[in-house]
Amino acid sequence: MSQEPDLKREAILTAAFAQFSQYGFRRTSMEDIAKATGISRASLYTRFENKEEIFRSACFDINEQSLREVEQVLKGVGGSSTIAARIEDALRVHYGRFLEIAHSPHGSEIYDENNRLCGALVLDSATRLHELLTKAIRAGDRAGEINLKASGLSAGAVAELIQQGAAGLKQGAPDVATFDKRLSGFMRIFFSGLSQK
Amino acid sequence: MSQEPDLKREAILTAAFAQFSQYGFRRTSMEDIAKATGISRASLYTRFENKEEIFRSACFDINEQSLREVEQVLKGVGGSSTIAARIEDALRVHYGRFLEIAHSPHGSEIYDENNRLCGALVLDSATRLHELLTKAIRAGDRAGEINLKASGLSAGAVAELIQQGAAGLKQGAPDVATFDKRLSGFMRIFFSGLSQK
DNA sequence: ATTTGACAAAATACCCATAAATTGTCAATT
DNA sequence: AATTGACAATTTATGGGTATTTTGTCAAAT
Repeated sequence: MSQEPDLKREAILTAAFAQFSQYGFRRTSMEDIAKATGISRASLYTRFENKEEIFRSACFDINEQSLREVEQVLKGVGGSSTIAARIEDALRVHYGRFLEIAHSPHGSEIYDENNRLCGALVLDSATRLHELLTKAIRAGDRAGEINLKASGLSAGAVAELIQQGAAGLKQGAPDVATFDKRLSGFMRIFFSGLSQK
Repeated sequence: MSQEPDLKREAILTAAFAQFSQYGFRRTSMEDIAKATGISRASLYTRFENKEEIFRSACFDINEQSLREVEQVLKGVGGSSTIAARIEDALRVHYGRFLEIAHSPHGSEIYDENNRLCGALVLDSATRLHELLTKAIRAGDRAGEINLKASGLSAGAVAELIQQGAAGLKQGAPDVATFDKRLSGFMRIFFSGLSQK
């Protein structure tokens, strides 16, 4: 039996994040969020302390959701058979989502608030992604799909390079389609290098 | 015979940029720049329109200087024999310099002003770096050091991946030494992939 | 020919006061 | 029990007035 999800809570966070994306954090009032959710402003306070907590919670959920998907994809649930393809799919899922947010009307304000209010959360998310990637790379090494030894680097160091390299591609991409295409080329070459005997 | 370099001009820009790095753009006055250069404030106006032009000129010079060095390194003047090593050195020169600036006391304000006042210059610089990298990669392909055909990508596309990947590493690096180390691992793996038959 | 001190103009920083918007709470309502 | 209208408190925006800093431009000095 699964925990019953708090639907009202999710409705609030979804509506709130839509407002934040469209009008920015500062220009979105609790009244706006309440109206967008279809409840009264006072009701918001029964579930959340204040606007900052709503923002934090929304970011938290988005991160959790993304990391859960990444974990599933890395497990091979998506159907990709090679470790390279699974990691590529995972990064596509993770960074593609954030690329969309960054390109929303007030993407840069969202980004700033995210760092201000969720600094620890951001770091934690990056750390967990790094752990997942490291695990996947180690698995790929054991399976003989890549050759860590020959690369002269640890699984963690390789994960770092992939993670930061992909982040760079995200930064430079004007849209998701371009990012996807570049990520694909990047992964092909990088994993070709990693599979050298 | 070489153009005589305008020493006073360079002295001003050097002093100005030092002030900008230390105190930020807004908090640095023309008086501060004049004092740091050792001349009167009025003299600044014989060479520069205003503070913004000083900033733009300083950024321009830094970019030019960096691109000139990159060009030299890619030509092999630095002594590196493989194309991979030359590109690695070039990126180290280029991004290492900007990493130091980004880590200066008011790095983020410098970054913002740079985008505000030198938007076109930044784009142009990235484009020129891309062109230099593309040329180097094509040369490496012709020399048989890498195998573009097998990668399925154009020289320009590969240059894009390297450039943005390195930018990602720069973003994620806490200091120059870490960046250098990661860049080294990155390039080893990436070029190993690029040299596949 | 450069460089500079000095001046007027412009921008910035404060301070106060008031108006408007937003927040957080709670008793009353459903 | 959950929701809300309405109230007091807080925060944010606005304007006006003054002091201070900074700017851009000279004519004068080196």
